[in-house]
Amino acid sequence: MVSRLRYLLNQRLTRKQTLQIHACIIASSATHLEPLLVNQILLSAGNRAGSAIRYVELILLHVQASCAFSWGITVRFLSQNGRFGEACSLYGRMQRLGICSSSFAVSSALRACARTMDKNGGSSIHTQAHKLGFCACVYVQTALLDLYSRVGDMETAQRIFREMPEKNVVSWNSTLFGYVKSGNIEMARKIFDEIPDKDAISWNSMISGYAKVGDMEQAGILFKQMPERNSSSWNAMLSGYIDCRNIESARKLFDAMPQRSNVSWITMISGYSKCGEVDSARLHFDQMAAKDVLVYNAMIACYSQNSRPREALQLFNDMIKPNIDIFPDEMTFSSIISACAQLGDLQSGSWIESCMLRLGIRMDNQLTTALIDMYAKCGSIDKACELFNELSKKDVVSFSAMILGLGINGRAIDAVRLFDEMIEAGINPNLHTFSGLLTAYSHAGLVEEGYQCFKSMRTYGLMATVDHYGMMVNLLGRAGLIEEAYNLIASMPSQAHSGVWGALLLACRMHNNVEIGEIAATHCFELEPDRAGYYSLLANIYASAGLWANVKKIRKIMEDKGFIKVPGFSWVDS
DNA sequence: TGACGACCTC
Repeated sequence: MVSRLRYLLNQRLTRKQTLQIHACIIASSATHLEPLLVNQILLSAGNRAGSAIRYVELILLHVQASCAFSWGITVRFLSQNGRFGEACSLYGRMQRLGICSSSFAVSSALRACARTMDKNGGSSIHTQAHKLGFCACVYVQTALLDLYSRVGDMETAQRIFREMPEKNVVSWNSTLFGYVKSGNIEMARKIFDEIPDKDAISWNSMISGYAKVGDMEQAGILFKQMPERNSSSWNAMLSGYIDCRNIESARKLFDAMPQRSNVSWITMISGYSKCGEVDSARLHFDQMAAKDVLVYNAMIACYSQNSRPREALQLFNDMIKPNIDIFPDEMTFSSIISACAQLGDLQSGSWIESCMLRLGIRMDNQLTTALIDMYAKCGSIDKACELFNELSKKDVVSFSAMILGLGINGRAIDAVRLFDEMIEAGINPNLHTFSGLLTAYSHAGLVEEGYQCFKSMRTYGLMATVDHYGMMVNLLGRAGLIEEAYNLIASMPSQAHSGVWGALLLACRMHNNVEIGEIAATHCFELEPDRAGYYSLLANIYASAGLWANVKKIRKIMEDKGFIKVPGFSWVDS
């Protein structure tokens, strides 16, 4: 088994081979891996990144048997490959076992804390590094600077920067990035102007800083000024346009780019996704020659976010075909689980779960949150609750998912209780949280409570969206408060969409209100002329009021539009 | 080894 492992480690790995390594390591766990081999595995994994990441977790099980060196490089390896949470917890385990640290391990662990925004974890490593005398190492200093910059503690970052005996362009850039990230564009510019020898990263950071605050003009000026543009510079401009929802300018820039990296393509795909232009996104996707896992993830997310779950699943199927050598990762599964939730079908959900198991995907809190949503929408609310209680850290997303889940399963009281718990825990609600709450009130028919909840959104600094208004119209309308619902639409700060008017029309049908029903129907016809359902609803309203002449009129329109088959022309008849 | 830029869940 061990020799087979050695052989595989010297190959350029395909997905199949990586799975074989997986199997080998599992099989070897019974016999125990020797420390030297562990080191060899780690180093070869580090050189290969990508697919090799899959078996690192299994190596961690064996790393106890090896030396301080293997611990250090494993922390570094995880940190370099975006497995920040695991890097932090491994470093913690190292500490508890009393294994000797190194500047390698310290700077890697700090980097991991910076990326996960774990300020407390980072500070305690800082204290420890100080005691061990690692703070004289320039890499550790830069990692500390990066940590405090990222978590927004610019005061400490500045102090570390000032105390650095030798400042290089990396330390300047880290400071610059800190100000950019915290949105302090004036200070960022000040630092930028002071950098003695700016490199491409300095320019790019400043450009994306302007782009992030929506100042594309300044971004453009710097972009033109900079001596040597690389593909990141173009991408910074590109995502700036996307963030301002200026897809036209993004498109022009994309077409003018001298070279397009995968980042450029992904930025365009997700840009189209945000604007709901799914087909344009797919067109770009199809044009790409070398697609990696991130490109697939972007396209799958696009389908999932734009309510096209079947196509998301289809693309996932294409992705895992044996002739395509790509590994789905945690992000792929987040989107795919969301697609299954939209389908409301547990069967595809459990198929996905078995895929995850087979591929060795580790359950993290985000994936668990996606699963909570899926189980709740498929009606398995107890399973959803179970997963929610197991979360190691609950955030606004998981709370919102659970609140919505309880709401759609008719447990309004529990939903409200959970909301209170969330506020108690100091977590700020967002627009999704209120969608969940309003859904809960709506399902329970709690009109007054729902209305109070809707009004309370302002207290949290939130502006109700059209969808929230739609939910309120639904709630009021079902309770027969048609006039109130209509007045609410009239008071909306933005234009109502067909969902809002449709909800009102449906309420008018339930409560046979001809007058407002006609108004609602007129808006629905205008907004969605080709949807037959609205015409039927109005016809039914007329019918229930005995206005047969009007019923006839609507039926005539429906015939003219081809919604109703005229006898003699029917396919079935012929 | 370190600094910029892309993909995830409600």
